[in-house]
Amino acid sequence: MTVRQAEDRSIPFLMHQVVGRVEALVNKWARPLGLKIEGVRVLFRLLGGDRTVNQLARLTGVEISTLSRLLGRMSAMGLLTRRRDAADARSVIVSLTDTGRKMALEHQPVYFKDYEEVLFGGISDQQAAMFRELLVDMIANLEAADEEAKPGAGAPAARAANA
Amino acid sequence: MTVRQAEDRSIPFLMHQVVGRVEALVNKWARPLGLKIEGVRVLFRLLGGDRTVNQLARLTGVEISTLSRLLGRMSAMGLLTRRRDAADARSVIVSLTDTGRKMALEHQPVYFKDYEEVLFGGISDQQAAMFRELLVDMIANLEAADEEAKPGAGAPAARAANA
DNA sequence: TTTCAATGATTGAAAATGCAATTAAATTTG
DNA sequence: CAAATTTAATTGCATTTTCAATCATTGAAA
Repeated sequence: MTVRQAEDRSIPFLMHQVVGRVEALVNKWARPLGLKIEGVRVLFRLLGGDRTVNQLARLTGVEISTLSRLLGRMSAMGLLTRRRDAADARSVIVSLTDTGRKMALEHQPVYFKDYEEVLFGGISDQQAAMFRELLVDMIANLEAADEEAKPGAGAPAARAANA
Repeated sequence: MTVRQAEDRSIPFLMHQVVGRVEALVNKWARPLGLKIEGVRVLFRLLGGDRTVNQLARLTGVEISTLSRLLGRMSAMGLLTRRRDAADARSVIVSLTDTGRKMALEHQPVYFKDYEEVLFGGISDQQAAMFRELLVDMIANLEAADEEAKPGAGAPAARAANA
């Protein structure tokens, strides 16, 4: 216990901490359901309607090949189904089964109550709103940076002739 | 391109987005160095002085067994060394080699310039400070929730009689 | 329309991860 | 001080993840 855990106050570090802790907590929470956080995200997301694999990947932030296998497992668990899109036979449409929908509906409120309330305890709506805005700004910044990176020079090697 | 990426405005989701994008960006950036984001964190962290494996785990948020193996790889790359602590022979002290220090010093400024400036573009110092405070509050909340969870009842099964 | 490129999803194989032992040393307790 | 407990780090193993093919389909170009 020599090193205090708050040695680094940088925002990226703190954000990483928050996200990591939320993940750990949700994983523990979701374990009895046979899911991890990504599975929970997929499950809840599908309550909003059917989605293609691609859409799910974007919406949940799960890498597409990882997602493909995750969907296979969740399908084997009877939580969802996959079928070819009639309109575009490259796409696969993912839907909740009755079992999956039931599980999602049953747990979603508990999930939100447990973790969003925990997270925002003692934080006013106004503060939360501002926080959210800043996050949106950051995402925009990152997106812009990513666009920029596409055409021209790449990564540190270009500057530092490598190590 | 049917689904807009901002379909979900919830703070956990947005935070996940930000962290995920930062990670992706840093991974791309660090690739020419033969590292991923965790390795970069370890490297920069060690600029602050030698650390035990345990301390590094806490400071970087990397799981300890994962970290142990990562240190093995970085050691093989010649970036750091491990030696038993004379004062407490259970601990292992991790130090940068000259090569590692050189790499860290060379890239740290670029790293911070590239990614922290990107992240906070258009965000005032005052806003950033408030943002940071909220993150600290959230971490405290999560920590408290984690403590609470230790003794008594566990997870959703306890509430929902399982799915 | 035949060819070429782009898109969506899956899969093979190598690498990485996380959990649960395991080993070893220090600390506490009887 | 011996036994039991705790702490630090590593490793074995099963599972996951990732990257790079691969396959099928669609859209664009010649």
